Amino acid sequence: MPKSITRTYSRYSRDASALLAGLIRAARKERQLTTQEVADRAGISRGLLQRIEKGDLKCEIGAVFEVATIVGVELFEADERALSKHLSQTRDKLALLPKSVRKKSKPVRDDF
Amino acid sequence: MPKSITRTYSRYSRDASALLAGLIRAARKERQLTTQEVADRAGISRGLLQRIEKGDLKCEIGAVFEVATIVGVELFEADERALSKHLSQTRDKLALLPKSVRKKSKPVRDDF
DNA sequence: GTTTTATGATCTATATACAGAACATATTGA
DNA sequence: TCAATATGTTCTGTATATAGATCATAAAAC
Repeated sequence: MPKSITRTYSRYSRDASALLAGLIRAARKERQLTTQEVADRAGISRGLLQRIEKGDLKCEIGAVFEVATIVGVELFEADERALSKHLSQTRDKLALLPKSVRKKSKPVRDDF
Repeated sequence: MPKSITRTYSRYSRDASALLAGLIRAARKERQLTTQEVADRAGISRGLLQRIEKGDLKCEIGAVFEVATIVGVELFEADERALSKHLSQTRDKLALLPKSVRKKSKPVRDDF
């Protein structure tokens, strides 16, 4: 049972969210779409879209990404193929990393 | 009352989320941090961190951004100052756009 | 090999994000 | 100006995301 969840967010997270929100709002207006139209296309309520455009950090990341996609705000890479490539590269990299992070009991000096 | 919410997500959103998740997981391992350590620092449960590292689209965007920040995955821009600059530019741009999007009653041909 | 611990998965109770409606306000087109 | 409509805000009920605990498995240290 979560006992009164009051999360704190770093300035960086808040700025990043505010930026994404602003980009979404600007893109929507440039494309002449109303909040209702975008909400319908994303399958969300208009109220949620408004929260997204205000940079509310408590929204589902999936809803935010969908809206960004609909109004044409690029996440990460320029095009979809670049994203796909980056994705597989990350998977390859992960395969090389240890499966679990384990602390040495006797700390090893690795700072030189 | 939401009547059985089953959202659908575009491939682009799913890929973007999977990429971000992979970047987070790789960054955490590179920094030799356990899931518990990162969860504690982010003020979230270990279970939520696991969902974030799996690219679950139903997580709070704030929690995801916090974790990304903690493990050192950059959102958008390289450094914080660039993000801040971009943020104010977006605000300026928004100020120039119309406050509300209004459809013309008699459709105007603007396709040539 | 053994031991230790990180990770993965599942379950329950509860806090909360959500849809949908309603209403007020602001803004644009006429 | 006036009418139409987009946006902003608040409220309520409910679906669901979350914390926290527990257990199983896997992997690293020894």
